[in-house]
Amino acid sequence: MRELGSSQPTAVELEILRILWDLEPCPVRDIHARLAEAKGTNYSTTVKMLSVMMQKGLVTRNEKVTPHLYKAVLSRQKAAKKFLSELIEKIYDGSAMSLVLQALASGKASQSEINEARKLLDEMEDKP
Amino acid sequence: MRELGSSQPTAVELEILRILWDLEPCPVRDIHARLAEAKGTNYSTTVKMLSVMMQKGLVTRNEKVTPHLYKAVLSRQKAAKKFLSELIEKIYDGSAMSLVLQALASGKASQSEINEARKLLDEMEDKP
DNA sequence: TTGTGTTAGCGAAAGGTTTCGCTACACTGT
DNA sequence: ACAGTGTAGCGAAACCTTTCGCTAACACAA
Repeated sequence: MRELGSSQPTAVELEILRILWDLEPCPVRDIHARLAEAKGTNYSTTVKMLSVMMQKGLVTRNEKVTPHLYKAVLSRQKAAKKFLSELIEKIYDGSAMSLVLQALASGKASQSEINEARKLLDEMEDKP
Repeated sequence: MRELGSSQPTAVELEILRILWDLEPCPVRDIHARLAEAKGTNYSTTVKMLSVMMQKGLVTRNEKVTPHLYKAVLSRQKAAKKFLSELIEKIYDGSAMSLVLQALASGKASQSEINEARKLLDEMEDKP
């Protein structure tokens, strides 16, 4: 068994998480609708995936109602933060800033976003 | 077959890429030394992994010399950029800046890095 | 009750990744 | 030439992920 919590979600798992972040709490059918649209997979597949993800601790569900309602355990924010620090660790060897610089350089940012980033930089200078 | 170029490298593949980014161009033995240290795997495994990665176009090698010398096809920079945009696409729904802000907020940056980020922001304003 | 549809679950097939044993080949020193 | 050593490759085992067929349980209308 893979070590719990230390593993990125697989491709399909991530796809399901993304759907949940949009719709949760929601029943299998809704998740399936989106998944089938994108990949044409069977309803059983979605159910199974969710049960696997439950076992891995990626999702929970409310069993008091039918149909059961699923939720992602990690919020989009928290998951993003986790992936990000993994990315930083694995690719950038722990330097968060080099990632930031690259993201800034490659991305197109609006004026308000640029201002927001400046404000953040100022704050960082104030309390190091 | 998986669609070429559209897939993240798997766990071991990434581990090998990281080693290559440090040592390339280098022979199997060197890669294996590091891999074995971390995971205790067999020499054959390393060779096989490299051959799989060749087939996927993740690495190349110079066959004119023995032992063959391996190199990653994508530089660390380019790979990082690719992963990053995948991350942005998949988790942040395409907003690079929200990732940047999060990375800034959670990471500790040195003064020189902060300055560098400011400079970059200025440049972005100049040519939007 | 009987039939119809929706929900949940199991087990196994299909497909991908990771591991290694065994084989072969090239080169070096004797 | 021959043993010994380092290098490369193949095919299959072991393992994980993804898919689905089949079955059961349940609710509700005819």
